[in-house]
Amino acid sequence: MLTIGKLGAAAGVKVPTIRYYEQIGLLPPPGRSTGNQRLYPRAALDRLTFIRHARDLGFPLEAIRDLLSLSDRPDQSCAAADAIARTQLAAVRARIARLTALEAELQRMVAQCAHGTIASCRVIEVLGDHSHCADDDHARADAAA
Amino acid sequence: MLTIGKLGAAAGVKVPTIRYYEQIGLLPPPGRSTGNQRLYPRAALDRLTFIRHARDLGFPLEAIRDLLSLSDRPDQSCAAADAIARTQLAAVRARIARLTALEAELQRMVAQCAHGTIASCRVIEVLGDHSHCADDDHARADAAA
DNA sequence: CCTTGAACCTATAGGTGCTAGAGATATTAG
DNA sequence: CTAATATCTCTAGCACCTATAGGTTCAAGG
Ligand SMILES: [Zn+2]
Ligand SMILES: [Zn+2]
Ligand SMILES: [Zn+2]
Ligand SMILES: [Zn+2]
Repeated sequence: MLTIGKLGAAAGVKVPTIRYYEQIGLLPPPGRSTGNQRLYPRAALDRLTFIRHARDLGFPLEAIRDLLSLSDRPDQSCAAADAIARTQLAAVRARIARLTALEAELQRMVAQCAHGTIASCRVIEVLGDHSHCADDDHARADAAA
Repeated sequence: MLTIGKLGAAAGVKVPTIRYYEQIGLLPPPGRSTGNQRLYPRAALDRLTFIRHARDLGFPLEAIRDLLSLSDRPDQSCAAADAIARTQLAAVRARIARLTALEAELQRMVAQCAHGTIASCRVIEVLGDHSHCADDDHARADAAA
C-alpha cells in the first residue's frame, strides 16, 4: 500500500493533483487508514502513470477518461482508442502549424528592429498594424499543449 | 465616437472581451452616454487593435500591458519592447519543440497499432509505459498559444 | 513515553483569458 | 409607439491545476 505522497513521487504527479483527479472521478477513491489517510494499492500507480503519460502527450482529461474506460475492456476493438489518439495527433499538428506561423512573424518583427526609440520600433509598429505581416495565418484558433 | 459593439466589430474582439479588458485595466474606462453606455474615441480602436494583434501572436496579457505602456513613451529606447518580443519568440519556439516531440511520439503510437483488441492495442500500451517512447522530450513544460 | 517535524486532511481561493447566462435598461428602425 | 436589438451589471463557468489556511496523523529520535 502506498500513501499519497509515495504514489505521487512514484508517478511524478503532485499530491494536490492526485486529490484533484479523485475529485473529478478520474481516480477511484482509495481506502483510508484508521487515521483517514488515503492508502493506494499498486494498481493505482499504473493508472496514475497512464494518466501522467497521456497528459505529457497533451491528451485532455476527458480523452484520458475515455481511454481509461476503454482500457478496462480489453476484449473490445481498439478502434475507439486509436481514434482518440489520431484526434490528438491532429490537434498537435494544428497547433504546430499555428505556432510556426507565429514564429515566422515574430522572427521577422524582431529582426527588423533597428534598436532605436519606441517611435521607430518595428515591434511596436507591426503589433499596431497586422497589414505589416507577411501571412494571415495567425487568425485566432486554439490553445494548450 | 463608437459604441462597444462597433468597436468590437472593428477590432475583431467580442464585446464581453472588451469589458473584460477594461476590468483588468488593459483598456481605460471610456466615457458614457447619457444612458450609461460606453462611448469610445477613435484612439481606443488603435489600442484594441494592438491588443488583438498581440494576442493573435500569442503574447500574454501581462506582456501586452507592458508593451502598451512602452508605446505611450515614444522617445524611450525600444530595448524593452524588443526584449518582450524576443521572449515571446523563445516561448513559441519552445512550444514548437515540445509539440514536435509529441507529434513524433503520437505518430509512432498510431502507426504501430494493428487495429485488434484493446488488450493488444499499441496506443494503450505506450500510454501505460513511457519506456516504449523513443524520446524523453515530453517532460512536462508549459501551455497556451 | 513523549516530542518534534514531516506528511497528511478538508475547504477555499486564485490563475489565465476569456465566455455564457440572467435580468434590467437603452437605443434604433419601422 | 412598438418591437427588435444592443447595452448594462453581476455572477458563474471553462481547463487544469496550484496555493493557502488551519487542522490532524504518523514515524523517528531521545
Ligand atoms: Zn525595437
Ligand atoms: Zn499579423
Ligand atoms: Zn489500437
Ligand atoms: Zn513517453
